[in-house]
Formats: sequence, structure tokens, C-alpha cells
Amino acid sequence: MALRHAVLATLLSGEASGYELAKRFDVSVANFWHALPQQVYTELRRLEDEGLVRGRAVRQRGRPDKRVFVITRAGQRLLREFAGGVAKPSAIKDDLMVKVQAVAVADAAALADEIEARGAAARGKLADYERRAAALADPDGADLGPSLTLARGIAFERESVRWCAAAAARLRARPGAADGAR
Amino acid sequence: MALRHAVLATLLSGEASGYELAKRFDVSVANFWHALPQQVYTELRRLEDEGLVRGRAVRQRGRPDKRVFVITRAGQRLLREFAGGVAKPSAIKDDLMVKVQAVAVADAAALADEIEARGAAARGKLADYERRAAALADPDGADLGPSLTLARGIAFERESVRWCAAAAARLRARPGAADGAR
DNA sequence: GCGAGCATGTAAGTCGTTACATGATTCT
DNA sequence: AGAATCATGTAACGACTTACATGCTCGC
Repeated sequence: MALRHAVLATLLSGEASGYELAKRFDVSVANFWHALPQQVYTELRRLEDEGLVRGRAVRQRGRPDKRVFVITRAGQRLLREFAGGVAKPSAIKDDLMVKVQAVAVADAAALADEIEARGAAARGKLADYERRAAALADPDGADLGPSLTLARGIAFERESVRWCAAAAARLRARPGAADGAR
Repeated sequence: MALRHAVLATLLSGEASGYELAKRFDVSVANFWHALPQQVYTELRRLEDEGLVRGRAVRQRGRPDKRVFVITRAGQRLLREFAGGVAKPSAIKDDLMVKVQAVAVADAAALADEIEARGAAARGKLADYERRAAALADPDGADLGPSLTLARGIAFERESVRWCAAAAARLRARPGAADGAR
């Protein structure tokens, strides 16, 4: 049960609907956490049942109605307790790196293409994070947390862009060019 | 079922026992994947049942006997099929970053300490990866895959070291010094 | 004698992913 | 007309984590 902490921490930056949170988790907060929309909805329901978040319905015109959630005092207390404990080591799972590790039995050219696509995606995320970092009102005060995690995300994506370019080049330049199957 | 691909890819670099693989997954291959010993043992048994790896017993003196595993042709075929498909986006989960995001309701000094400990761990990993990268026999040929994933790990850990130092400094220098509880 | 490292597993429970399900509105 | 976006969920299944279990050797 760690997704709940990620959800609560995200809500510190302001209220959000399940859908908005889901998008952040699916695409962009991939900075330090990742979750699917279904997970987020399920978790929000549980958090509400336990009084850690509060939701209210918002009528919209031209769009389906939605429910936006805010963190409660009990939620903040839970977060503080979580922050007091020991953090688990970070976990990374990256299919693409597994493929790279296995390039000896795979198609290097196709892999180079995929890596370049990943590099393009990283450039997109980078731009997004930089926009958000620039938009923070008080990067050394109230927004210190988000400012630090964004700084991390920016450094990470910059590094990704660099590595993807270098890796694709090395894969294309490698000696035993054609292989693919045996 | 993606752990199996990570195990098979790791075995491309040479045979290993369950214990050895477990350590690589628990500590160091955290570079691009992460798994607990129990998972590795369970997966190895399944892979052997399916003929994707082959194990043989090795008698040892002064130590318990062990079983070392090698990848089979069928295993290589499976890896190649995996490499041919589309890679899932990478997934990161980092408790420490959740804490950082939530620093507004937490103890900033304690967090700075923990971040510095993480930085020290990153320096350790970095040294390990650099040793391994230097030990590769043919970084642009047979060892291209491991060379690229190590390069990624090295860049990542270097960035971690930098970020940890900067983040700890900013947490200690922040305006509203004492907080912790409310 | 005790802790650390080597070496391998099982069982129960929690978490995450995939597939299914619905429905309105806006853009092409 | 069809695709994309907004908006929210349930159910089944597969993956992962935590707790439990065993036993030997080496160094302090």
C-alpha cells in the first residue's frame, strides 16, 4: 500500500479529479511513480472511505461531471507518518533495457529505432517538466517538494535523451551489422 | 510475465546460480530491473520446466552445493520474440521521491539525512558499474548490450549523486526551517 | 557462541494489469 | 461517420511482497 502515499502527496499541490490524477500517474508523474487509471479510481474510493481525502461533485457544461478530491487532515497525518518511516529502495522496471541487454540475439536496427522513439518521448517529458518547474510560484518555500522532484525528473530525462542518441548510434555502428535470427 | 525475460537476458552474459542471479537482481541489476530472491528461484524453476534454461548441480567444498543455469536455444528464441514486440513504458517507483514531494508536511532535516544516505549508496553503485564496464572484453561487439545498459546505469547514478547533494543542501537552506508537525 | 554470507525454497496475502463496461462531447 | 478526449468504474487474473522455513561454513 504505497500508491496511496503517492496519491496523497500529489494532492498536496492542489485538488484534482480521479481522471486528472490518473493522467498525471499514467504519463507525467512517471517522474517518481506510475499507476493506471483503474488503480487511481480504486484507491481514491478507499481513501475517501477512510477519511483521508474528501471528494465533491463538480457540474460541468460540455463535459461529463466529475468529482474533485482534496486531502484531509487525517490524510496529511498519514503522509507525515509515512515520511517518518524508512523509504524502500527505488524499483525500476524497463522492458527496453532488457531488450538492449539481449541485443546479441535480437535485431539491432529495430532496437535502435525504438530507442530513438524513446528519446523523442523523453524530449517531450523534459519540455513538460521544464514548463511546470518554471510555473512554480515559490520553489524554495511552499513548492520546495515539487521543485525538487521536478528537478530530478528534468535531470533524468535530459540524461535519457543523451543516452538514447548515443545508444542508437552505437547500435547502428556495431561491427556484426546483420543478425536478427539464427 | 516479464521477469523471465530479464532473467534470460542476464544469463546471456554467462551461467549463474539462483543465488547469484538473486543478488544481481536485488542489488545491482536494479539498473534496469528489480526482483527478490524468492521470485528468482520460482522463475528459474518455471523456466527449467519449460526448457528455457538448463540447470546442473555443482558440488562445492566449504559451501552448500548449488545449481547453475544456462540459457537454452528455446530460451534464446523466446528472448528474440520478446525483443521483436513493443516494449512497455518504463515503470519507476520511488518512496523517497514521494517523501520529497510531501516535504511540506514532513521533517525536512530528517529527509535531508536520508537523501544523503541515498547519495552515498548511489556512489557505491556507480563504482560497481564502472568496474564492470571496464571489465568488459568487447564493448562494441559481443558485450554491446551489457555495455549499453551499464552506460545507462552509470549516467543514472552519477545524476543521482548530483541531485542528492543539491537536494539535501536546498532542504537544509530552506526558509521555514523547523516544521515537522502541526 | 554469534552474526554474516551462502544456498534454496513454500505459502499467504497484497498489489498491479488486462479485459470488460458505459456514455457524452468535440474535433476531423 | 469515426476518432479522440473527458469521466468513471468492476472483475478476473497474473505478478510481487512478506512471512515462514532450513541448514552449513567462516570469521570474530
